[in-house]
Amino acid sequence: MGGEQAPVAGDGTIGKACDVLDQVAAFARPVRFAELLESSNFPKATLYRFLQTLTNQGMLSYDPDRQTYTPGLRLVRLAHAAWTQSSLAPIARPFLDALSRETGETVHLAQLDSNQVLYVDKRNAAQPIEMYSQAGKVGPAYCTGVGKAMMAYLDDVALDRAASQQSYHRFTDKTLTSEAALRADLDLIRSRGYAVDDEEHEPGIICIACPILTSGGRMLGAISVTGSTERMTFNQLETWVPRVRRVAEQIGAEAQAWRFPETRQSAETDRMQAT
Amino acid sequence: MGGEQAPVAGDGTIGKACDVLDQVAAFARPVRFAELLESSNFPKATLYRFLQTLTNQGMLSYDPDRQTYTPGLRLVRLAHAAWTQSSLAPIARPFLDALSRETGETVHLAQLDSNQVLYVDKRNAAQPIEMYSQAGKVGPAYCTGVGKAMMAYLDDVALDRAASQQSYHRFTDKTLTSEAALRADLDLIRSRGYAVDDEEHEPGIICIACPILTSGGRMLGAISVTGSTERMTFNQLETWVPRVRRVAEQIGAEAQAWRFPETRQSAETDRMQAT
DNA sequence: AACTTAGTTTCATTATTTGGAACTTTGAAA
DNA sequence: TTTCAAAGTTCCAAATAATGAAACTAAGTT
Repeated sequence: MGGEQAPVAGDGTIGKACDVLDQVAAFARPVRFAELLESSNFPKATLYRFLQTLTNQGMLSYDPDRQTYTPGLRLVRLAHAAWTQSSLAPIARPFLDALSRETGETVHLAQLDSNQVLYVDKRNAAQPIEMYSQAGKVGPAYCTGVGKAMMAYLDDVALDRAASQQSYHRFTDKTLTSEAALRADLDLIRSRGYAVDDEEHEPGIICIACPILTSGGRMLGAISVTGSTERMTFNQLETWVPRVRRVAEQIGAEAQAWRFPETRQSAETDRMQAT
Repeated sequence: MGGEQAPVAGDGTIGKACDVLDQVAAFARPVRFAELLESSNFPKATLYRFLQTLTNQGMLSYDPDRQTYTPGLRLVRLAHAAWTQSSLAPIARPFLDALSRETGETVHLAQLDSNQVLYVDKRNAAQPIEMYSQAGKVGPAYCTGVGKAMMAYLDDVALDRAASQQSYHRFTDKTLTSEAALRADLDLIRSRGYAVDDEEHEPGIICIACPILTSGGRMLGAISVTGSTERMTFNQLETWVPRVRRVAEQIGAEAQAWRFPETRQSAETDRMQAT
């Protein structure tokens, strides 16, 4: 099952349509037809029809005055379902609240999507805004606490693929810029049970992160507590590790209770005889 | 009413794929292949391939242990872009904050999606009352303040379609349950410039709402202030109408200012005509 | 008015989707 | 264990939808 190498752009019409959605989203601003035509490999007419169809479906939004496309509101509706059903956010919410209150620091809940870190919930040190505007942001996996915490607990096949797909861009002089260096850190993470980000992504930003696992060892996501070097040392931040780990375990246990419990004896009760 | 399908039918492969996404989302829980097969009109093999492709694309998430599908996290990523770029939420945020602070009541920002109300942002009341809404959630248009405020300012063609697509389900004994009754209320809304929801959707919940319009009269969305009959009368709530209308106008003006500057040349050189 | 660029439509060709049916796996009953 | 029905997966010829070069229209520029 699922042993293929084609990264993207496969999957026929649907795959192409998803590519177009990504393209539009990547611009992060209203985008004209000509701009999309340039940034994609699709012929004019083909791209045009994709945009028409996706707009018609509400997956894209079109501004007739400006002649620009943006991702459509239907995605917001669908994502609400995704966030509710398929993310850890609803389960983790009370735990994040508590952790944020106790530490007074920024708390993140993340999951892996296409081998990138997808933040699905967040508590700010300053503002307790609970909107999911923050959710949906993506970041690199190889140089963030949550990213490394998650990668460390992938199975071999998934890890190979994930590790090979990282960009290893040097954000700071502490960024791990090779697969070998990353894998060494992942070994360390597994041995001590938590990950650290010591200014590997942003200067002055440090963080500790723990994976969220099922009892069977399947990796579901990660949580982190982030601090700034201006306000605290790494050792101070690490005092929160036991607490974070405990919260991660609690979320994992809750997730297992909610998502994995098999209640399959529902409709099987009355079985009539059919010959 | 059973959640049967009333999809937009056509649009080829992409439209069908979107239908499948909606179907999965509609279950609001992890769903098995056989359940989807039953609730859709697709042949087995066709549905199977759609699910495979969509899962492969991250638009759906598949749990191999339980053999269930849920909407995928890629939607969350895409929706973040949609929410940021194509909703009024980023523009309206400071205004909602102010309105929420001033009134102390629940404030909603909504837009239309497939002739349903899509809530794109929300501020809770100081004393939160029990209510059904959240960003990304959808609700009926014909019996909510924001819904009627928006419908009242649709153009004739769009209104005809929207009005005919409402379910007119009777939620309370005050719900408008016919297109004629709705249209009469819409006329009233247009004449006074704001909509009310007098316990038409939920008993004890009342609300006033104003449309957000461009200077050209295009309807972009609506905002509302909601209260509870236990804590206030309708007349008390209506004292906020001028304030809400003013905020809606401000958001409309901001939206117009924000949507335009994406072509520097025409935005700066074409200053000849005042609006 | 002529020209340039951006966006839209057409249509014969080609590639993809389609779905009935056969096949394999699963899980539970005999 | 063996048997069986249901659930899930694969196959392939026919049907259909996607394709994209080119022609066309609209909008803006010289």
